[in-house]
Amino acid sequence: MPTIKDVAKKAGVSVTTVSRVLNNRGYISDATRQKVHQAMEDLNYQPNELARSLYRQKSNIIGLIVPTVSHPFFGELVSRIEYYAFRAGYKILLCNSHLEQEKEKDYIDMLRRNQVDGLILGSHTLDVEEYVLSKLPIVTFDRCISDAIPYIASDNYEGGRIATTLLVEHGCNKIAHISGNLELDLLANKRYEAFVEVAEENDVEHVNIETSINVFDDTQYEKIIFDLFKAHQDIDGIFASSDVMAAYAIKVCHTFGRKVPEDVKIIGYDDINIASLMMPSITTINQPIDEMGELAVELIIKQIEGKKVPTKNIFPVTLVKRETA
Amino acid sequence: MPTIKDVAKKAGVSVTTVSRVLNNRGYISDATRQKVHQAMEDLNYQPNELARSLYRQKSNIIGLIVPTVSHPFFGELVSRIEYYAFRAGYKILLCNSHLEQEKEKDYIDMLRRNQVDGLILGSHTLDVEEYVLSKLPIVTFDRCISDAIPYIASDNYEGGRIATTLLVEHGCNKIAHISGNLELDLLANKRYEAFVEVAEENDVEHVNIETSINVFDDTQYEKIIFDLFKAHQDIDGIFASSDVMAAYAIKVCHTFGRKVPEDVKIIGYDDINIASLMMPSITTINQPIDEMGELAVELIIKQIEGKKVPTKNIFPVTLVKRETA
DNA sequence: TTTCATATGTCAATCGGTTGACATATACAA
DNA sequence: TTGTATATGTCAACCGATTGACATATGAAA
Repeated sequence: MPTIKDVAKKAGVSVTTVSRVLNNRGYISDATRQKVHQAMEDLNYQPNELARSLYRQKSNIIGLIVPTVSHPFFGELVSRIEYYAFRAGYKILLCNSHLEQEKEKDYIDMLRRNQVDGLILGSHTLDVEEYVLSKLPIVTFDRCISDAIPYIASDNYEGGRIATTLLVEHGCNKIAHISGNLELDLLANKRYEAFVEVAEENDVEHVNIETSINVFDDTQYEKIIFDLFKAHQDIDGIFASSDVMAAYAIKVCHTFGRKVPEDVKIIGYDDINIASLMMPSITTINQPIDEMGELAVELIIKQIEGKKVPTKNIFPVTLVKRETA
Repeated sequence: MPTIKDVAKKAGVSVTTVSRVLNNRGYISDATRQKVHQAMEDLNYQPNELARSLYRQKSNIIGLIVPTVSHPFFGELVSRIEYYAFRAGYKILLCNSHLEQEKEKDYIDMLRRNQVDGLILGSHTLDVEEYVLSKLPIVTFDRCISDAIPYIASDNYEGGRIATTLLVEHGCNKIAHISGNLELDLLANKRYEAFVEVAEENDVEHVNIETSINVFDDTQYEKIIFDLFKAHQDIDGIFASSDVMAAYAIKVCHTFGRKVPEDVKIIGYDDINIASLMMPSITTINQPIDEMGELAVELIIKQIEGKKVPTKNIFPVTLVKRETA
């Protein structure tokens, strides 16, 4: 790898001059600038960002922790975050925590060692102290850690109300909610709260099942939903906390010989690509993934630049009516 | 952020001693080691990897370029790659090229500036020179760039034969293949070759449609497949080059009132999670994503360590029979 | 008593690039 | 002629950690 010295030698100027060209500082004649650029091109020179970051005390790297990008919601979210980050001159160090607390802690330490400028958390097992202690700019998804740490979420409560109301309007008599693990202190739990409230307001029988802490084991989804149906054969409406869960619910309905939407109405959450791809296509609550990713990047960069940002960032949700309800 | 000097001061030893503890070099008494560790803990010290990487000329970062992690195949693959990389002490800088040549070039430059130790390419638009020129350890997926650059692929030809043969055995009379863009010099094109060969060996009428270069625009998939069906109403078998495409094919069949698998047999490729989730569940050719990800990490690390690795790494594929064929 | 393994310290160079202070030189305008 | 904006160079310090050379001190074995 050529260094700035090689460029200086090749261009017949001093290292300082090359640095001035590189950083647009001081006076440089067009001729010199040309020479330096030519030398950089000839050598295929790329400035060593490690050295620059070390000096500048800024790496332009954002650490991104998600449960796993193999889950389509996080795949889509990460894709958008990376897009906007790159556009703003930042790079993404990707971490898949698989919701393991130990691994998440290791990741945070690793990211600190690597001097990331900020942290975006689409994950959520850790206790608060850990984050606070890290003293890094942080943005979280769907989790309110403290007054000081900004978070981004969809309007979970409203989403829950809309979905449950739709089930009620469809005349469902016994509805179920499939939630993530409610022990995790997530804002997504408000979907559950709304579900219960709307059900009770309307005197509709309702049950809830929780997936366990390791939420992204697909085979587990199926089993849990299967058990739900076995225990409650008369369920005729389901509000699933993700489209993936909704898809599994459709599948399980099928194995029980129950037609969707004729016998059972199903509503998902997220509105990921596969929601429209499934057959029947999934009626769902849309989270604006692109905008949420964009804002995450914006909020983290503003914090890095020392600006104040709002703590609470709730995006409106919309009902996307398709075939399952 | 505390530095090694702060630790030294706190522990009442010299910087050299702390460094010796940190790197397990030279003689250190247990007592001193204890003191140093205590100081590091008290200060919540994390060594600055930028500085270490700069000195060591090694960043332990792997650059990973894929079209986009929002595509489930790459989401699953990236998840596995990151898993194995982290386990081996490497970090992943994630890049979504969206198959844009310009962006891919920018990414490669960026990764070089950031001193990545190696490059894993799940993407493929660039001309060869660019890679060779970068002189980095590289592993590619599904693309043979040169004799010197190792690649990983599933046995595309065999997969194509198995899939097409199955369609023929099902008695299909007119079969279609939905491929990616064949102008990209991908090994996946062998699926197409196998498709044509098996069709001709068996005297079965066959057509092919290509998706255009920007492969991951989902709305485009649907339109292309729709047009295919409009042009060839009598198609009764489809071999799609990915499960996502297969899913769209199912959907389009539905809009044309054609039943799957009764009227049209469909076979996908990849065996991503949603293949089993779809209804009907997709019969597909399994690529061992986990093993492929593991090998990618192994091959890149071996190269980083200066070891020789085999160029050609083909994984066997298996037919996963489900409901669509 | 000598010798040597153990234990720790000081010092300076290095990784690659940035920056401020300061010197010097040219050209043009006042 | 003087002053000043432009242009470039030299030099050293710095970012945080690593390392080799070398000094020094202690305790135990020979």
